[in-house]
This record gives sequence, structure tokens and C-alpha cells, in this order.
Amino acid sequence: MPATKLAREFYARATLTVARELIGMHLVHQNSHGRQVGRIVETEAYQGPKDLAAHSSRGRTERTEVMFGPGGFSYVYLIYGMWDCMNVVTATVDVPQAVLIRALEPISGITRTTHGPGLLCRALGIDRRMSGVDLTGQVLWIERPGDYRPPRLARATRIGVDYAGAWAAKPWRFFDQDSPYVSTVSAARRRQALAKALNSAPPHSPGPLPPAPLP
DNA sequence: GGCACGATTGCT
DNA sequence: GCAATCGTGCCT
Repeated sequence: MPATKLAREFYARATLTVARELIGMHLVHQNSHGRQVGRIVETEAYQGPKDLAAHSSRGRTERTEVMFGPGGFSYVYLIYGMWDCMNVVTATVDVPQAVLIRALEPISGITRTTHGPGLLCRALGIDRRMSGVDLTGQVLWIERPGDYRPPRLARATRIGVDYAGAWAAKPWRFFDQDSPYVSTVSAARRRQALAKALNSAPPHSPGPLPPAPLP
């Protein structure tokens, strides 16, 4: 079964549904350097404007404008002056909601770590110049892989939103509970899981290098 | 024009 | 535990 690029209709739905169903899909960046592909293993839903953790809760600005448009576009912003983070806009016009892509499992063309929202953007060369890109186009998109299997899902509270009062308690983070690439998994556990996945030697002897070297 | 702060990461 | 580092939003 061939991979299928997700269409506008996929994104134009309830944000929690999109956040959940994105787990296991492949994020693809196509440019002059070739094609980079990662499997989405962790997401967070941001349900503005009521959700005080969502950027769109503080009104419509030049930066957040794309979230007020139709679903299926990218929203990329800079955090802490250093890191770009990529979201997919969900729902419909005037419903400013989005899903943050928090972690990827490297599939192909990826040479840096992807177990965090800033890291995955660095690894795939995504920055805020790519905010507003149509995800049904030819540069940046998400597809259902030919070998897609529904992952075992877990959910938890979102990371880094303690300031958002009651909204911080919402279990709006979704992740593949079997993936060692989820952002909150420790580096040690990630290495351990990788070694096991690669069917390699016991913990204290050197095994083959993982596809994406870890720090 | 100034200023406080953050949907993070990496090193101690 | 905490520094790095700067755009954004909001104030004057």
C-alpha cells in the first residue's frame, strides 16, 4: 500500500482528534538537499482562543495569523530566542487551534536528533520562514506511510505550560508509548531501547551505531 | 523605543 | 539547577 499525503479534510477536524491521529504518520520535508522523513511519535493540542496555553489566546497578531485560517497549514514560531517549533493548523477558519509536533523517530535523510520540538525543527531544517506553508503542497507535508499500524497511545499533560492555570492540567499531549524517541524519555532509556530494537549485544558491550547518533 | 518573558535545550 | 539568547507583544 503506497503512502498517502494527508488532505485538507484530515486537518479540518477537532484538534484533539488530529493530535491523536498524527501519531504514527510521517512528516516529510522536500528541498534541494533531498527528502527528510520522520515518524511522528509525540504531539500536543492547543485549543485557542480559550486555552490560555495557546498563542492564539492572546489575540490575532501577525505571528499567529495563520492559526486563524483554514486547517492544513504550518505554524512555526521561535521559542526562547533559539529554537523553532512546528505546529499544524487544525479546524476551520476563525477557530485558531493547532497541534505542536514534539518528537519524531528518524526514518530517512535525518542525521541529527529529533526527540524534542526544537531539535526536530533543527534536524529537518524547518524555521519560521516556513510558517504558513500549505501542508497539502510539495515542500512540507504529512503522509500516512504504506506500512502504517495504529500505535499504542498514551496521553499526559502538556510540557512547559504551568503558567496557563487550569488549562495546564488538560491531558492534551499524546505519544506512542512504545517509542524511545518521545521527548521525555531519558537518554539512557532511549539508548537502551534502541539497542534492544536493533537486536544488538547486551548493555555493556559495543553494538552497532543507531541510525541517528545520540548525544 | 523599551522591556519582560517564553509551547526549550544542553551542560553542571 | 540554570544559562543561553532574541522575537514577540505590550507598554510608553
